[in-house]
Amino acid sequence: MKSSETKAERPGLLARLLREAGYRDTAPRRAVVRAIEEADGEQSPEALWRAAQRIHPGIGRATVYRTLELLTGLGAVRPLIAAEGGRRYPVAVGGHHHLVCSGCGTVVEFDECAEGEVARRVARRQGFAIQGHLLEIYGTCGDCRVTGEVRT
Amino acid sequence: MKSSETKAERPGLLARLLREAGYRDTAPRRAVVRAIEEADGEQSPEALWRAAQRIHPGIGRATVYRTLELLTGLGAVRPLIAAEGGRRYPVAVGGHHHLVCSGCGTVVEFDECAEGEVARRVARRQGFAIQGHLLEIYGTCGDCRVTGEVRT
DNA sequence: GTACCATTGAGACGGGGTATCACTATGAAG
DNA sequence: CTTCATAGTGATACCCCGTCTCAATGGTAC
Repeated sequence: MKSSETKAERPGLLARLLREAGYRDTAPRRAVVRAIEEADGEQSPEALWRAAQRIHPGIGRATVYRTLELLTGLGAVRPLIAAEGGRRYPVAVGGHHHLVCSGCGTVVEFDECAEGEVARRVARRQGFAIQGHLLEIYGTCGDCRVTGEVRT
Repeated sequence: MKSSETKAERPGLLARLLREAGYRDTAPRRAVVRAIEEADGEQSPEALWRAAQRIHPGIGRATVYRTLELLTGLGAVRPLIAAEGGRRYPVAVGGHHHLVCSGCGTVVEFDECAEGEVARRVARRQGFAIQGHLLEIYGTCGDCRVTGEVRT
């Protein structure tokens, strides 16, 4: 599901990253990469696997994990721990901003960010080449505050 | 190891949080909380368990995980995925800033942060009560860039 | 002090993620 | 195009982190 516009836009941003890093351009990898790009958000490895299978039937779990690992190493993806279940979620990096409720786990994304300046300065000082960043603000949403208790 | 000043300063910031949330004040919990506060940084549950055992011998794994879960629910701690091994790390929240190398996993902490303003604005708009935030900047450190390849 | 029930410790359990290995297919060379 | 070395793949066995269960313990209210 989704518009067709979003699909064609990026023929392979992540794929290109892999190529440029010297990795082979294989169908399974492209499937994983497409699954990530089309989901354009946070997905469990499980969900990405299912999505990748739709694109490239027969792909194995291991390949999905391996590809995610490669992308993590390249800084293109960032695994996090999901609120519910505690499983991990890969997040495409490049500037992600989350407002996370400690109570119910709700995640609200937002765009505003003032870190560009600071990030660049800190990175330069340490000799880092920036690839992306993640800003998470933790708090309690209105509902959870009203409810009082935060329990499960 | 560590100065004595840091220790006495917070007789129980986290412990107080637990109490105020209505949880009982038990020795095992205090041990976990102390372990976290004294480590004052990122630790694997395993490491925290060992630290807690030194404080309260006989404490079980489950209790450590349970306490970490409670603290997570209260927003006092935030689990992340460690670079090496992929295990999870609890992070005391309240404003943490990391510069993470995608290549070797090195984590450099820094203080500068310009998010106070943005965070407050976004949070207010969404009706959130801020507890803390985490800013992670991903990139490649000098060494890893020189080495060229980022592989394992 | 007594009673109720949240909390604990020990151990069983489950499942996500990884390691292994034989097979396949990419990309380079000629 | 054909050949070749080897990166990459799929299937599966395997491991271990984190969770669940349950009887015993100990906090807190009265």
